[in-house]
Amino acid sequence: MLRFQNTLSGQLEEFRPLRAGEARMYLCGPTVWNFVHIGNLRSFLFGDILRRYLKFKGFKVTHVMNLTDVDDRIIAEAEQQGVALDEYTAPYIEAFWHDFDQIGCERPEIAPRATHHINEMAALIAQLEANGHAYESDGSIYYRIKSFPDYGKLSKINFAGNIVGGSERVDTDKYDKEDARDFALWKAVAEGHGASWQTEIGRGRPGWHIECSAMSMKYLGETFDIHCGGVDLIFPHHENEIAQSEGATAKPFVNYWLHGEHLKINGESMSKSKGNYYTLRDLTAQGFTPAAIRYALVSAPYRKQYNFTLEGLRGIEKTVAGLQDFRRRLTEARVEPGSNPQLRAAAARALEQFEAGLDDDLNTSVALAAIHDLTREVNTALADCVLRADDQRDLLALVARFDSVFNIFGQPQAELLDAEIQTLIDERQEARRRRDFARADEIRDELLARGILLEDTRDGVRWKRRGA
RNA sequence: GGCGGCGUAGCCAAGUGGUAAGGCAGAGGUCUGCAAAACCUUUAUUCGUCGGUUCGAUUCCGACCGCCGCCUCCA
Repeated sequence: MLRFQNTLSGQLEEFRPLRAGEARMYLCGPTVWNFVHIGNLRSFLFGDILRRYLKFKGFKVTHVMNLTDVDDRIIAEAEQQGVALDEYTAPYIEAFWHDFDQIGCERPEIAPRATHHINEMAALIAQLEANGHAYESDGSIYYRIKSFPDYGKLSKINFAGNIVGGSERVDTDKYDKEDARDFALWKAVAEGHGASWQTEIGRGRPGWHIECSAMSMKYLGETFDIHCGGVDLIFPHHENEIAQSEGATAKPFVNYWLHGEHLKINGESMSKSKGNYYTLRDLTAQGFTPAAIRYALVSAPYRKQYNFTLEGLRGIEKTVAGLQDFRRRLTEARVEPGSNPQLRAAAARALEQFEAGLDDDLNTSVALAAIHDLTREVNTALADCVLRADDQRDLLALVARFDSVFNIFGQPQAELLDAEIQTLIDERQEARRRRDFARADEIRDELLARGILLEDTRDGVRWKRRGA
């Protein structure tokens, strides 16, 4: 039984989709004006684990992840460089998908762009005006928070006792709003002040929050199952999405809100000024593999902060290499027919623990421990030559099943060595037969210098590429 | 100031009212011509500090210390 801790209720709740067997989820995607950092990546990764596990459980998944390609910063940058908005964002969109693919995420079914849904947003704003939830002021349109009594139900923010009104940080005079808390749905744009669109509600550009309401409801329906994103989006973004969507439709917007915690780096917050700001390409440039980075970012449950360190990542490189070696060893093992009841039991236990972990609000730590427990038992069986053909088949299928969620095992490589290296390996085997170990070790060292690591096994010599 | 999260071995980290998963590193061993890989054994009498509740707390409560986030614009 799959259960989530719903941010809305604060409770652990059984997942009951609106339509049996189907899960519809929305994840707040990147703002495409920069390379995403690994903190953001963790949110996307968590969404990926969620969608993969939903599929593992047999749900048909529709996953929508937006690309925010319009906001003040993007417009200002494009303006400054004298290029069109699309031209400015294109390389960042490409870079984002590159990272997304490289870290092993499945692409969402639908990845709508804000700039392609301006009319949908305008229509939603018009509906809010008709319902009395929005008002115009100086050509801009604001959401009237007073009109939505549920405002604050997600973030549980107490507006009475906090800093609002008591700080110079809120300059209410700057806006023609009825209430300092009201937020912009639509911003009037004066001629020559950057990108704007002509719509049924006038010329301007959308506020930030409206895109997610408009696009999620367009593709998933007025009520859908799961909405996720980073914790930093709870307020105001998701709170405002609820106000917009429920204000417009008078129906529940989302049934399960799931929020992923971000990262700490060496126990501190990540920031450019501290020099601990990492993007995926920063790490791969240092020789770290995407699989290890992926493992690191999902190794602690999504709702816990994860303390990312390079030292830890180095260790995880070994962990992941061990898992990948394991799959290869299992694939290549020469086995006799039959089956081993002990391994059958071990596999059943592992699957049970794996599911129990992920069923419990996606406890990835427990699920990964189940995988490690299994690999240890199977490695022992391989060493003792007690693995049989049926076990091999079933265990490979189980590993594939686990990997359909985690995507860290990699595929056994079918790479061929070039003839020269193969000749050296053959020569070394011949030398070993002659017990000319000096020559054999010489060849082994030479190959190592070329990045080929040899292993002598019962079934003959094996090689693998050595990481940088 | 308001709200929320966290503090578990050298490092990362799960977890529970009944005596501490998993990974990395370390130590010893098996295997190997030697390695590598793998496996075995071992590594927290203890879970930030101090109190309280309890037969019993790391787990509940309170205080304190430390760290992270949100409460403002922009997304």
